[in-house]
Amino acid sequence: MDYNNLAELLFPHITRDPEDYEKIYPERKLPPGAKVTRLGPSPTGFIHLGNLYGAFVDERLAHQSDGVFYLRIEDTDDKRQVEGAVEAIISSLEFFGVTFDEGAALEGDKGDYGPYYQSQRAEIYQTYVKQLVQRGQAYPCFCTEEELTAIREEQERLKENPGYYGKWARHRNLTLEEIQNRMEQKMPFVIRLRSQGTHDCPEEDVRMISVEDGIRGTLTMPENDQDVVLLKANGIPTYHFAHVVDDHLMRTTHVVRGAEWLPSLPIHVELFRTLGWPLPVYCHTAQLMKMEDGNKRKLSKRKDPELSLDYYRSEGYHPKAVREYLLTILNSNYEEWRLENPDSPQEAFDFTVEKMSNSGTLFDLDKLNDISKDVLVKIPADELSEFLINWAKTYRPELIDLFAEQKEYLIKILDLGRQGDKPRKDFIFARQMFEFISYFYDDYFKTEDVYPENVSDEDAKTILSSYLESYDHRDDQVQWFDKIREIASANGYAAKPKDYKKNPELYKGHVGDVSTVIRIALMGRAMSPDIWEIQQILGEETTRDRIQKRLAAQK
RNA sequence: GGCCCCAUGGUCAAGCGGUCAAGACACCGCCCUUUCACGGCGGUAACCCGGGUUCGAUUCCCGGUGGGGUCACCA
Repeated sequence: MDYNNLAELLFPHITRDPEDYEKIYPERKLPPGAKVTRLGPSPTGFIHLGNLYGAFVDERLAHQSDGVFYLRIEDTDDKRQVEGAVEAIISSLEFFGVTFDEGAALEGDKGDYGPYYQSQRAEIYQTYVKQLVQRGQAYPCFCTEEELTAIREEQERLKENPGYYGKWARHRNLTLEEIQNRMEQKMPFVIRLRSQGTHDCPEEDVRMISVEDGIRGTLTMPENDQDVVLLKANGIPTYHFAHVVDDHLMRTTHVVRGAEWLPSLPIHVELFRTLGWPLPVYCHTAQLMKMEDGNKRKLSKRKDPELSLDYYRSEGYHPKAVREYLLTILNSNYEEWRLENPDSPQEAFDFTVEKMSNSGTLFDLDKLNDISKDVLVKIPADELSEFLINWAKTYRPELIDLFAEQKEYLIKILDLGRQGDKPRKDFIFARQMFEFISYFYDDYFKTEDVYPENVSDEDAKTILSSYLESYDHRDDQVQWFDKIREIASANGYAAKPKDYKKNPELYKGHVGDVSTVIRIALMGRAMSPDIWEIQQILGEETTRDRIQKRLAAQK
């Protein structure tokens, strides 16, 4: 059969040569060792932690090597388009500190290797498919969905491998006339690869391929034998073909993707070879897992909405904290490095694919929270206040006035107990932060705890009225506490906890119980930072007011 | 089911032929302390099983088992 005729029949509108594109997209001029990476999300608008995890790898590899990190939108599936998804992806990633040098962007594509939307690259793909047809390496297939299903069922019945290959590839050798006939009848068709892989042979004769994975080392697997679809009936390529053409033409050096792509690697290898192009370095990352019913499983977009990036945004996790956490699970030596370099920026860490884990990592919220505490404690209070206000803008608008109108007040609150060698690490994420400091705001002040058991209501009253009587807002911390001790002694509570521990029978309790009573009156809870410091922020009026109200409520 | 990947405490993980098998989170105890946190000290807890190779296997090989992934005109 004359493949040139076939190619013309199939693609009369394609006039360019592959060589033209090689010229349009020349090799990049970059310093030696520079890596070119990319993120290729499909625009469903849903990004989860796993995507961010992978994006970090891309970002680090590129930027650590003075390379290029670009964004390519893989919108080859028209059923998966979601309005505004690209904007959501970009802004979401930007929030977490992932920025692109090139590719799809809010203000339009940037860079010389575009277009960066696969849906706009149809001609490019078709040019290469046309070439493959000319060489007899691809062919049209008119099989309907029903026929394909029938083939699969037959294969299942015979316990043979499913798929379109070898003897099952029934349109592999149609004659030109047969093809012409079907085209005249307007039968829809796809273009398939004519795979050169071995099949229908004894197991030991199957040829193997081996690929050096950046993370996993040498991978060995049977070569591809499937006549995979290259171009769908609508003329748009499948992922496999788009990946190979784009990553070649965009001069990607490192393809970072999840391990779920491992099984299709042979397809990509065959495509690269057939097209005569060098393989990029594949880096197959471990999947982020989730524990369910005692078993790990891959994070799923549909089932795990709480792992969407939006979840962390709405809870108010700081982007730095999320990055820090991801970095610790991404590179096993990161935590150690962080211990030794507590104040270095994250970018100073030398990220390597070799140190990446290749088994599935369970997402650990406890760990994220712990890391978040360490990260937040290093952020100055004024910056933290900005963060909190920004968070409130989107997620708690009713709080904005509260925060923004008294910003100095907020900063003081956030700075409470955070100086010195052993700063408090109370803050984890914005929602929790507000919960923690809510008693500073009258509208959100509420009494949650009750007095200690060993303090009678009578004593509590006495303690509070004595406190109110002796209260002097100008007292320093020592003076203030001496007064508390006096109140304790006067009412039968040990002034020093140690005395109480030695002779518990001599006292009703100790000074800690007394201050707890005051805490509950002032803060509504038994746990809080230093009372004196809080009072200084609250101001004399509010302090007296709360004690008085508590006293009144008890009558 | 075929193919592929993975396998060290509850979790994340160092290890890369000889170690009392690091460390972090979580948990427990003690100390510090006016509460809580922070901090300090200490503790419980692991090499999936079976064969090899070797003087010696957590480490190398093979086979099981277990877990995960994937088998689309989705990515």
